[in-house]
Amino acid sequence: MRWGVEKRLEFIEFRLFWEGGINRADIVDQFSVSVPQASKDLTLYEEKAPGNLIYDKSAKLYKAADDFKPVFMQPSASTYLAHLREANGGTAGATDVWLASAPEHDALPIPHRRVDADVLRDVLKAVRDGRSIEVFYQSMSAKRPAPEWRPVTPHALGNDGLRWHVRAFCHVDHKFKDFILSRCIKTQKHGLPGASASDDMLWHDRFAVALAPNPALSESQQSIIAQDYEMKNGRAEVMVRKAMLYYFQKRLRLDIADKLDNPHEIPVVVSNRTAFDAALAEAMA
Amino acid sequence: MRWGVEKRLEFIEFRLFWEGGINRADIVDQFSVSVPQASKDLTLYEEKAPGNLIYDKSAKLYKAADDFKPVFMQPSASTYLAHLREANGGTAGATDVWLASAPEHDALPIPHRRVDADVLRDVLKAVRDGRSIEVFYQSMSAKRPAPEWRPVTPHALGNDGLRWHVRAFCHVDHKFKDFILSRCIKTQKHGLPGASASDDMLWHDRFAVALAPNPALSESQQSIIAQDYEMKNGRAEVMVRKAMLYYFQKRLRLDIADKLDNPHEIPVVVSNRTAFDAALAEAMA
DNA sequence: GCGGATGAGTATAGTTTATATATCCATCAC
DNA sequence: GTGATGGATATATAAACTATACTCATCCGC
Repeated sequence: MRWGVEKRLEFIEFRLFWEGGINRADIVDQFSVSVPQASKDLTLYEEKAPGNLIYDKSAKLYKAADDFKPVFMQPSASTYLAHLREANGGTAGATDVWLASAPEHDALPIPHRRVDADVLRDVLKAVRDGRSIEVFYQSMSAKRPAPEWRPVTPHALGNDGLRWHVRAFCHVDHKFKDFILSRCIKTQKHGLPGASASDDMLWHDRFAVALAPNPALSESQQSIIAQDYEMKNGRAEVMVRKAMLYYFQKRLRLDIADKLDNPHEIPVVVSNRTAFDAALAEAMA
Repeated sequence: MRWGVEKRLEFIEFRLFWEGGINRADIVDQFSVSVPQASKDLTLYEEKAPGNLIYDKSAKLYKAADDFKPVFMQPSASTYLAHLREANGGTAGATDVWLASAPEHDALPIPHRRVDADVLRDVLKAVRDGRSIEVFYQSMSAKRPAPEWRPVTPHALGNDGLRWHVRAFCHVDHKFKDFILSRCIKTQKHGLPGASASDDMLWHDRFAVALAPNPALSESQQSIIAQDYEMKNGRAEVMVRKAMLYYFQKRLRLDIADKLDNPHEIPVVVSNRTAFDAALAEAMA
């Protein structure tokens, strides 16, 4: 079967599962095929997935059968939710939006500056070629109040939950650091690398954060959390790059959860705090 | 031009722009077309976007010309970064991954429970039909240590930056609340709605959060932040649903930024604090 | 109850797209 | 040089798709 046909059958199935129904016009709109072709696709779908499709003459809609069994996709909530974000204008164009009757929805607005496409493209090129690049970077440190040209050797991209940064060797400070992509204003000339990616130990080394149910919760709540996170003996381990530990703590509010938040908002706390703080101190040095 | 052809040309352009090059095998692998067809696609691309394509016989690779001008897509950093997340296994299957030579990359691991596809599907159906549904919900409040069946009338989905919840009228507490999707264990029978979506004032009403540069930053840094956020008179406004205000404060650490964080990590602070706290108190009541 | 609108199914003829197979060409590694 | 790799092209054939036309069933408004 050709790629386009397969995609259309997948689309039919997606709509049947998540939105409960589909009709010819949906296929015509999504893929710009002719009306007869959309009919054929539906017939073909019925052939490949017998019994999934029921035409409701009154609603003028194909509906999913009660014993609907997907064959062209694995239904996954996170896939649907990704489409929902897309529909909301989240990532704008990465995927075709497959939703028609999406529910009202909204995501937390995260105010930030856009990443410049040409800057990102140039940084990626430097990573691929293993070369250095100069970025005009707006640091937020008190020492550097104005943007400055900085030669760096980038080797990876990281996402801290709110924004993307590039992990790079800084030729000025002579160490590996994170540079927020949106603060890279422009780039210029590539050059020789300042260090090898394999030397960035804080990026490659991971620390095993031990998470335990928040002790401020009731016993029964704690045992539920333990189940949720598939804990063994009341502990779950999450491997986090040492270079990401700081963000991990901040984003999940692990640093202040016990002091400032209501226990029911913070299901888990760090249970190997001493080792965690030591690893964090190492990463921040 | 047919949809499939258009997609392939878009793919060619995507690879040219973001990865600097493409060859026939890439097209064959991505779309399962024959080798001659991939050749034709490249010829067609050259026809539609003259001058963009340069064949490097030595590298055996089509490369983007220096004066490359995209015609089948708008290059956007967030689109590329969304593909990168996808490649990382983030949303698993929402999009086809279009990256071949992706840089090393990683996102902050967010430990959480999966959302059950059948639960989400059932909730969506209730939203579409404007009916109520019973969810077996694990609350984290001290009053409800064990999961309980709760009739709710859901009307929207929200994302707080870490997870998705469903906004619904709770038939037990007789008010609109957020229910974390991953804590909905199972669902049963639909019924009559308990309230209309339009009655959820905290969802529909938005509060204008006024953001100002963090005063702890130097003057020059503050003026850069003001530019970044396109502030007028040193203020930017972000409209946030009242139902989302609490998450907004927590995720962006606006509640404790001035006390606990280094100023350079928090570029902006809330400048209409009194009104903000009042709106938050209203939302939490 | 009777048009009219809407959405679906199907048939025909013709076009476009793609495949399979084969041949040729240029570059590079050894 | 020789073989391997990746690309271009030609031919015949098959599949996919379009345009157009006609038919059927259901619902809505009057």
